[in-house]
Amino acid sequence: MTPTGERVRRAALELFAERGFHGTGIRQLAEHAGLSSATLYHYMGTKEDLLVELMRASLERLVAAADDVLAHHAGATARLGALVRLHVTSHAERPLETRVVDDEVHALSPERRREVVALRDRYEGAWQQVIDQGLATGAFSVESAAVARRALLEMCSGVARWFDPAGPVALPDLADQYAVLALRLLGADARRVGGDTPPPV
Amino acid sequence: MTPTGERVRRAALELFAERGFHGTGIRQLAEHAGLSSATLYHYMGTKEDLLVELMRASLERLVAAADDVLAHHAGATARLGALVRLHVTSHAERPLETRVVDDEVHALSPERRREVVALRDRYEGAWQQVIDQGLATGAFSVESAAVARRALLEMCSGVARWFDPAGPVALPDLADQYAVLALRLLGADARRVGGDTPPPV
Amino acid sequence: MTPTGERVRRAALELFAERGFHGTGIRQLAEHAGLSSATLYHYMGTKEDLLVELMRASLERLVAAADDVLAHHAGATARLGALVRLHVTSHAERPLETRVVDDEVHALSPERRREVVALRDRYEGAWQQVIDQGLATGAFSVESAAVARRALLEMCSGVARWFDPAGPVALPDLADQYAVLALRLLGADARRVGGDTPPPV
Amino acid sequence: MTPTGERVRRAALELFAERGFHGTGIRQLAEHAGLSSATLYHYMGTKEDLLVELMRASLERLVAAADDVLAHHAGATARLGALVRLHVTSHAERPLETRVVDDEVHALSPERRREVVALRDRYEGAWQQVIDQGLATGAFSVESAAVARRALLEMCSGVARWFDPAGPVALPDLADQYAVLALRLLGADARRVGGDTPPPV
DNA sequence: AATGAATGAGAATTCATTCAT
DNA sequence: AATGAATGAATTCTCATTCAT
Repeated sequence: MTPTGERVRRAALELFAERGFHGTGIRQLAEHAGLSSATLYHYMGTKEDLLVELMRASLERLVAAADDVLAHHAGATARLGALVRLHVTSHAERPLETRVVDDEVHALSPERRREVVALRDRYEGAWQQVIDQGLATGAFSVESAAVARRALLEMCSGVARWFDPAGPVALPDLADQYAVLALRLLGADARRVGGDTPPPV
Repeated sequence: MTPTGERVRRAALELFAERGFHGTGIRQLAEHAGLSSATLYHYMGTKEDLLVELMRASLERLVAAADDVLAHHAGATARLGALVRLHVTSHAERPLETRVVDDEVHALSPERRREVVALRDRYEGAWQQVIDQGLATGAFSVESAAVARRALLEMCSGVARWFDPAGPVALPDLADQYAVLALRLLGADARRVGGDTPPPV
Repeated sequence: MTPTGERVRRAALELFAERGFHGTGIRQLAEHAGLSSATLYHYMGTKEDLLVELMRASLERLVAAADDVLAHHAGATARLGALVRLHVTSHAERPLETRVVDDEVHALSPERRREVVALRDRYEGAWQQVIDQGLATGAFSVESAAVARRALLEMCSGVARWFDPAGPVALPDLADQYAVLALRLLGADARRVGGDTPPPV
Repeated sequence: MTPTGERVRRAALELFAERGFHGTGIRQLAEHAGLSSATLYHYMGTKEDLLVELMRASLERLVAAADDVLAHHAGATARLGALVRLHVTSHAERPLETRVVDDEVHALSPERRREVVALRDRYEGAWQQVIDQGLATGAFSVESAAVARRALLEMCSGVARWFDPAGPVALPDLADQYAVLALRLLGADARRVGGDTPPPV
C-alpha cells in the first residue's frame, strides 16, 4: 500500500466513522485526504469498494486474532476472558474502523454485504464456540447461548463509542473490568479467570 | 395527528431504520408512504424535522417510563430489573424507532443534536442513579458505575437488532433473561430481584 | 372590490415592490394577506393576472391625470411643470405601485406586456407632446425631444426609490424643486413656470 | 478567467439583465452558456455568488473611473461634465451589466447587499462631492444637493434601457447632450463646461 | 501520478395551481 | 367564502464517476 493510498483509507475511516458512509461525499473525502476527487480514483475503486476494503481489513484482523486466542488458550473461561480483552482492546484502540464495521453494514449492496457478514459471522462463531464449550463443561450457566453471545458482543463493542485514552480508566484496566463483567454475566466464577480448574477448597 | 401524517412517520421509521437517514431519499420516502414527494411536505417540515420528531417521541416515551419505574420501585435491585425489562421490551417491540434513536444521532445538525442528546441523557441518568444507589447500599459491586451503565445499555439495546417475535424466545422470557444477566453483571445476587433485603443466613 | 380583495392587492403591491414578481411566492403572498394560498385564488386569477391588474390600475390613473393636466393647462411650460408635479407626487405618494410598474414589466408574458406597454406609451405620449409643443413655441430648447423625455421621466421616477415622507423635504417642495430642475433641463426660463408669456421687461 | 468562465458570466449578464435574477433559472443559464447545469458549477459558486461577481466587477470599474475623473479634472463644472460622460458612456456601452447593477440589488441577501451597496455608495460619493464643490464655488445652484445627485444619476442611468448604438444618435453626441442637460439642471452655465472661470464680460 | 473539466442522475425543497369539501 | 389536501413541474445544488491531458 502506497503512503497516499494509506492517506485515502485513513481519511475514509475518519469520515465514514463520523458522518456515516452515505453522509460522506467523495469531495469531502478528497479534501480530507488532500487530493483532488479525480486523483482519489487512482487509489480506490468505487466508494463502496473503499468501504468494503476497510471493513474487510478490520474483520480479517479480528478473525485472525480470535483464531489466535483459541489456539493459545484451552479452557472456556480463559478463552472468553481473552476474547473480551481482544474485543475491548480492538474497539478502544481502533474506534474508527470498528465503528465503521459495526454501523455501516446496511450501506452495502446485498452482494457485498454477504461477503462482509460472512466474515463477521466467522468472528462471532469463535465467541459462540467458546460459550458453548463453557456451558458444556459447566463453567458457564446461561439460559441461551445465542442471547448471551449477542449481549456480550454489543456490550463490548460499545467501548468504541466512548473510550477516551486520555480518560480516567487505562485501557488494560478497562479490558480487565469488561472481562470480569462478561464472566459474571455468563455465571462463571470470575475469580477463576485464569483457567477452568476448580478453586482451592 | 392525521392518518396520513401517521403514514408518513411510519414510512420514515421503516426507511430510516433500514437504510439510515442519509441513505433514505425523499422520493423513496414518498413512494413508501404512497404519496408524491410534494405532498409529503404537507405533513412534515424538513427531512431533519421528521427525524427529530421520531426521535423525540421515542425518547420522551422512554423517559416517562423510566420515571415511572423509579416512582414505583424503591430498591436498587428491583429498579434495575425493571429498567432492564423496560429497555429490552421497548427495543424488542419497537425496534424501528429505537434503532433510529440509537443509530442516527450523528445525522443531526449540532443544534438538533443537543436537544436529542439532552433527552437521551435524561433517560440514561435514571440508570446511573439506580446503579449509584445499588453501589451505595452494597447491592451492587462494580469497579466503575459509568462503565457498567454503558455496558448495560449497549447490551440491552442490541435486542432491537435481532429480536424476532416469531422466534424461539418469548419476549417476557427474554426480558427476564436480560434482567438476570444485568444483575449478575452488577455483582448482585440475582435471586433477590425483588428487594435489597439481605438473604437469610 | 371587496375588502379582502383589496387586502390581496395591497399585499401583492408590497411584496412585488420589495422582492420583485419572480421573487415573491404565492405562499408568501397569502401569508402576507392573512389568507391561505387556496383562498387567494378566490380573489385573483393567476399571479400574472394580479400583476397586470396592479399595473393597469396604476397606469390608468396616471394616464387620466395626465389627460387632465393637458385639459387644464395650455402653455408648454405650465403643462410640463404640472406633469412633473403629477409624476413626482404620484411616485412619492405611491412608491409601491409605481416601482412595480417601472420595474416589473420584464416579468410579463409578451401578450400582457404589449397591453401594459401600450398604456405606458400613452402616458409618455403626453410628455412627448408637451415637449414638442415647447420646442415649437421656442419655450424649450433641447437637441432631441426623445432624449429629453426619457431623461425627465427617469429622473422623476427615481423619487419612488428614496422619498421619505418623514424626511427633511416636504412633498410639495420636492415637486416644485423637480419642476425647476426639469424646466432648466429643457432650457426653459424656470421663472416663467406659470405660462409661456414673456417675462416683464 | 478561463474562456468558459467568461462564457458563463456573459450568459448570466444577458439573462439577468433581460429576465432578472429571480426570473433566470440555472438551467436556462446553463443552456444559454452551452453547458450542462452541473458543469456550470465548475465555474461559479452559487447563483448569488455569480450575481455579486458581475456587480462587483461593474462597480469597481466605475469607481476607478470616477476616481480617475476627479484626479484629472479640477473644476466642478469640468468634473461634473466628465462624470456624466463617463456614466452615460458606460451605460450605453455596457447596458447589460449596468442594468443588472441598477435593478437586481434587491435580489441580494442582506450580507451581500451591504457589500455591493457600499461600492455603489463610494461611486455616488464622487458625484456628491463634485456637486458640493460646485455649490461651494457658486458654479452650481440647486436647492438640495442630494436631490440633484439622485435626479442626475437616475436620469443618466436610464440610457442603459434604451440606447441603440445603431440608432440616430451617436454615443459621443449623446454623452455631450447629457452633459449639457445635467449642467443646465444644476443651474450651471453650460457654455462654460471647460472650467469654473467666469465668462468674458 | 495527478487533475481540471465534464456530466447524467439525483438530492431536498418550493413552485403555482386545482379541487373536493 | 374559505381551506386542507394534493401534485407535476420546477427550483438550486450535489452526487459519484469518467476522461483527456
